[in-house]
Amino acid sequence: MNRPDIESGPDAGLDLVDALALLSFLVHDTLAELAGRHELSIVQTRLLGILRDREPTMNELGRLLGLDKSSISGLVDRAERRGLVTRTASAQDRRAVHVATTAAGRRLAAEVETAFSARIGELTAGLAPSDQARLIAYATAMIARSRSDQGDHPNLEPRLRAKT
Amino acid sequence: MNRPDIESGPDAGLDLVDALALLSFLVHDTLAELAGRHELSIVQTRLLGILRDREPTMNELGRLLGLDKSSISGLVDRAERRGLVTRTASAQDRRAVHVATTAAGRRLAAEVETAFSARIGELTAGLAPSDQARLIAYATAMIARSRSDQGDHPNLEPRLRAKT
DNA sequence: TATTGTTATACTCTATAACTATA
DNA sequence: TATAGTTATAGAGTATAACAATA
Repeated sequence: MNRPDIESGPDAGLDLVDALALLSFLVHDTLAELAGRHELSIVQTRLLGILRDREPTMNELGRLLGLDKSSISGLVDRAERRGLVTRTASAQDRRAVHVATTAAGRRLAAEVETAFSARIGELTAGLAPSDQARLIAYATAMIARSRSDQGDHPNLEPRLRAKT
Repeated sequence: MNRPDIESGPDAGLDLVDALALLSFLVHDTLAELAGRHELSIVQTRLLGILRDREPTMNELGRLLGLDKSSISGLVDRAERRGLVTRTASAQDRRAVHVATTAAGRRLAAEVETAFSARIGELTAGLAPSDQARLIAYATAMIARSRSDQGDHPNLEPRLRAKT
C-alpha cells in the first residue's frame, strides 16, 4: 500500500480548481486575520491602502472599491469616527468631498501591510526563487486574462489597494 | 524608450505579495460573482458544499466553517427559509440537530461549482499543462505550510467546502 | 457541571430609493 | 437635467452574552 502517486491527507491530489480556491481562501483569511488584529476589516484596510497616495472623492472611491456611493458613505463614516480618515470639501466642485488618511490611518495600514508581507514570505519560504518567479508569472497571466476578458472587474490594483 | 525589462501597465513588475493578493482577490471575486447569480453568498455556497456529502450537527458546522454557533444558527435559518437545507433531530443526542441539503440546495451548489470550474479553466487556459501542474504544486506547498505553522486555521477543505 | 443550540442584541457591510445641494 | 453625496431602510453576516434543554 501507499503508492507514491496516490497521496493521502487533506491536500491529496488537489486539482487546479481546488488548489486555486484553497490558495485564495488562505491568502484572504490571512489578510483578514492580520487586519483584524488592528480592528480593521479587509475593506477598511483597502480603503486606507488606496488613500496612501491619493485623496479621491467619494465617487472615485466607489469606483476604486467597486461599491455603491451609499456604501462608501458608511465606510468613510466609520473610518472617520475612528480618526483614520478625514473628509475635506473640494475646491473645484462644491458638491464633491475628498477623503484623506490621517497619521493614525497610515500607521495602521503600514502595520497591516508589513505583517501581511511577512506572512506571505513565510508561506512561500519553501519555494526556490525561480519557483517564486514562476508563481508571479502565473498569477500575472491569470490577472491579465481576467482583464482582457468580458467583465473587467471593477478595480484590481496592487495588494491592499485591490478589490475584495 | 520602452525597455523590455521595465514593464508598464497595471500589472507591471508585481512582486510576490502583490501577485498573490491580486490572484486571491480575483478568485474570491469570481466565486462571489458566480454564486451571486444564484442569490448565494460565498458562505452559503460553502455551507451547501459541505453538506454535499455530510449531515453535520450545528456544532460541527461551526468548526467546519470557523464560525460561532450563533452565526451558524442564522446561516442555517436563512438557508432553511429558502428551502436549501433542512434541520433534523439527532437520534443519539437529543440536544443536537443535523443539517442536510435539499434537492434544490444540491442543484444550486452544483451549478455554482460547474460555473466556477469553467471560469477557472478560462483563466488558466493560457498556461501549459506543465505550468498548471507547477501552479498546483506551489499552492499545495503554501497550504501545507500554513497548516504546519502555528494557527492552523479553522478548516481548509477542497474548494467550495473551504473556509472563507 | 458541561455541552448543544437558540435568542437577544449590536455592529459592519452592502444595496436601493429618496432627498439635498450643486453643476 | 444630471451629478455628488447623505440618509433612511432593509438584509446578510458576524460575535458576545444569556438562556433552555439535555447529557
